[in-house]
Amino acid sequence: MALERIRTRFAPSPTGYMHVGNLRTALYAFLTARRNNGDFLLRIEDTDQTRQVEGAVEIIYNTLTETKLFWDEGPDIGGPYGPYVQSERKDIYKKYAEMLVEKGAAYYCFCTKERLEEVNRIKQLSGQIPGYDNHCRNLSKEEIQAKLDAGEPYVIRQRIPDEGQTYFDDLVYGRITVDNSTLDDQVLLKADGMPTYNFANVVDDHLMLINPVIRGAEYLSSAPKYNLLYQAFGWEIPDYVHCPPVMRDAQHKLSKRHGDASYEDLVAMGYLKEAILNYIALLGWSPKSEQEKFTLEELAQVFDPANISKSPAIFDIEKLKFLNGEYIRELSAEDFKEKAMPFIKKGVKGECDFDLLCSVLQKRCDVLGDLTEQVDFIDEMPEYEIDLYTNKKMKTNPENSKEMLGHILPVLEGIEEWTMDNIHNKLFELIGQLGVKNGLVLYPLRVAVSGKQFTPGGGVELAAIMGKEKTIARVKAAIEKLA
RNA sequence: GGCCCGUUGGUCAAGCGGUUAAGACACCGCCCUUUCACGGCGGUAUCACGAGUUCGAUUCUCGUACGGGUCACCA
Repeated sequence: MALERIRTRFAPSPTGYMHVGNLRTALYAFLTARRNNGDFLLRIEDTDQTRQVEGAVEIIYNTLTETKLFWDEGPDIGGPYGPYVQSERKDIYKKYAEMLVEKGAAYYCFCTKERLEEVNRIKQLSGQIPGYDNHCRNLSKEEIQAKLDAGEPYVIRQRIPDEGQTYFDDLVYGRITVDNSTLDDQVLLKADGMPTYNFANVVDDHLMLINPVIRGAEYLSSAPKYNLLYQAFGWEIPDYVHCPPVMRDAQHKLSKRHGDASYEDLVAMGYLKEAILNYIALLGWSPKSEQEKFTLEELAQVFDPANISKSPAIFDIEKLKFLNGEYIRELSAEDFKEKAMPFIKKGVKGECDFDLLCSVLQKRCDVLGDLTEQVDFIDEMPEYEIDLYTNKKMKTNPENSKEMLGHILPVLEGIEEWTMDNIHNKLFELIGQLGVKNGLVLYPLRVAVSGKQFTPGGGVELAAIMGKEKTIARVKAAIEKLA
């Protein structure tokens, strides 16, 4: 590996859904390539003709592009080792499968689906492990030719030695050894002429000069069979990096079926792409340092697949939230407004000082999607109970709140230029004149204009955001309500 | 069930024979403060279990338990 150029690939099958674990695998492959100034390729694994999903490839392109996981070779941009879509490489697989037959490492199998099912049914009934019974393994040349000539459908199976052991080395898991007797004569080429994943992968990774091979840990137990294939071809075996799954909880993988959020869902909820990527990078991998916030470039500097952990990691939305909040707070006011407005607009149809609103919101926002609820009092005054005016810490209650609002009203009415500074100064003048604590005046104002206990910003900010007319109307309404 | 893999606080995790077992999220408390938040400070909480090996095990070995993966003409 040391002498070769590092080339990694992301090879998703187009299922129409980019889940977080998938994205992470793509990220790790991308980072490994970048770290070593190598190449990162995209290959579409669409050999299952029965599971084609409309628009699925676009989702892959979009996700990778949005997250800046740019590929150096791929279906859309081509490259020296194309095509990069497996269904377009059908002839290649056939050629290599036949080569294996000639070498004696694979054989034609004419078993029908019905027979296979029957074999497994019987095996199961007698308590045996399911698997192919090697029925066609030793067909004579003549028998095979006759069936071929008769146009019988066939598959090509890998001939796996009955005895001995096979091992492979994984950068994460170390050396893994299995008995060949536990391995099945798996299908390499299907009856429709398409390769299985297990075969196409080996052929393509070799032809595309992929090393290391980075993929999910679900392939860990089939990796020995791949090595047998590489050996049969006389090809060099790549290094492997198997990534443990991303879990929803201790028992379940993240899955679409259980309604777990995909990358796109997270974006729609108001998580920033950079934060998502940063978070998933840390899910099952850790840097040697204590740094937690990373840009893609920084990750590309330090990423080492050897630091990927062996055990599954549970996806913790709370931590993502925290990280997302950190990224949000780092945004410039302009960027924040641009990203936040779609969510704010869902809650505020009317007018207000959006710049000011955004500035108070930015400090109080972990997920953009939460913004809608935070601003829901601006258009319409919500219903509220008057005991909301009772606040122990502020020393307020409905009685003194009514009194304070009585003082506040004329002050607000007297403000010519409705700016936050002016509102602030006039109100603090009033506080000085009355000789009371800030909260005694400001808390009632806040409740009066928002009807909520928790708001983005205090009374002064809210007044400034909503404008003079609306503020005064609400203060008047509050005084009446308290009467 | 066979085979493979895994197991440090609630979560992500550092650790790689001798440590007061890092750090982060969450949680709790205090400070700041016109609420909430932000920010600052502090706190609670972890080596699955049992045998070995060793002067000494979270670190090594073996069992047990628990969890995951895989046993398709799906990837």
